[in-house]
Amino acid sequence: MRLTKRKIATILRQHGYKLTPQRQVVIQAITSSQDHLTPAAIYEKVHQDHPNIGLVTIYRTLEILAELELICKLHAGGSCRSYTISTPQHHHHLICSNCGTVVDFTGHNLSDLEQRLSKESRFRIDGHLLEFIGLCQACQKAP
Amino acid sequence: MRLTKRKIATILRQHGYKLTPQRQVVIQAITSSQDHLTPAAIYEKVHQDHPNIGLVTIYRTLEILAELELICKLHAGGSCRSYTISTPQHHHHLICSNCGTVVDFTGHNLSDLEQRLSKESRFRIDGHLLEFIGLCQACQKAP
DNA sequence: TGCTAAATGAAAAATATTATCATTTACATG
DNA sequence: CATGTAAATGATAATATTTTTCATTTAGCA
Repeated sequence: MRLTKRKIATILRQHGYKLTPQRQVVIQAITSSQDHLTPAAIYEKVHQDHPNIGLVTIYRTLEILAELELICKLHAGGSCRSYTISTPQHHHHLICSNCGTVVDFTGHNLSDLEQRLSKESRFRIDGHLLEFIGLCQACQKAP
Repeated sequence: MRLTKRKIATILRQHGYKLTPQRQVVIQAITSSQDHLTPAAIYEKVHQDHPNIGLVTIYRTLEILAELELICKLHAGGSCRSYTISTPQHHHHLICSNCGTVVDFTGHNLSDLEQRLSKESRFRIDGHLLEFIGLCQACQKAP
């Protein structure tokens, strides 16, 4: 289950961040989209109804949301700085290279591999990045 | 086994690209490094001995090498546009977040997961991105 | 050796991101 | 509910990154 606007608002406040109208608008823009969005795309989306919200505010809001892990950064698609709304549990992403739709998936456990790698390489492993890229059902039909 | 300078040169030529001295220098810079390097870092490395090679040439060379899959782009580290030399077979990366050292690993097969995902999501899956991030042995001792 | 398409370098243009700072505002406190 | 204050905003400038343009040079084939 994805994070709701309300839930995000609560977490922001819990961490001492103010819930400004601008932030609410940015959060709304992200939660209401199936895609992953770049800062510029969010700015455009937001700018239509709220022409006085600046791009800088988008960047600052995204930085906070990412820090609190309320949004995730995606890489396998086009931009390396596009974001999608997060889910509370650990998950990975499946991204449509055509329309940008993101599907979350869970249930794949990398810890066996992580342990093997850690032993072989003597690294202390802190995290990982796993994304699949492909074409969603709709985009397969109409490319 | 990593690609050698000579091997890369051959592949370049096979694809109709000229083997210019500048390209040789860039390739040398990448193959001689354990790290992953940003365009700017490669430029600096190269610029010491070859002050007349421009940054634009670095960008252009990287683009070609990436297109031919002779180098790989890494994401989990700092920059999303840093490159490391590739290996002929399919592999993934383990990256030290401190010094940038990259360890290739193979042998983990994602095709089971890929098939499951494909069935569940009805995506046609074309590729994936898997990187682990952590601290190498040396950096664990002296952080 | 000469020809030609491809590559280079320099400079500028286009994009993307971050810093600065005066002004405004959310919200905790009384 | 009014108010003080730290935090947030917007405008602007600064910085960083990447791409274009174009005149000149050059790798490598004929």
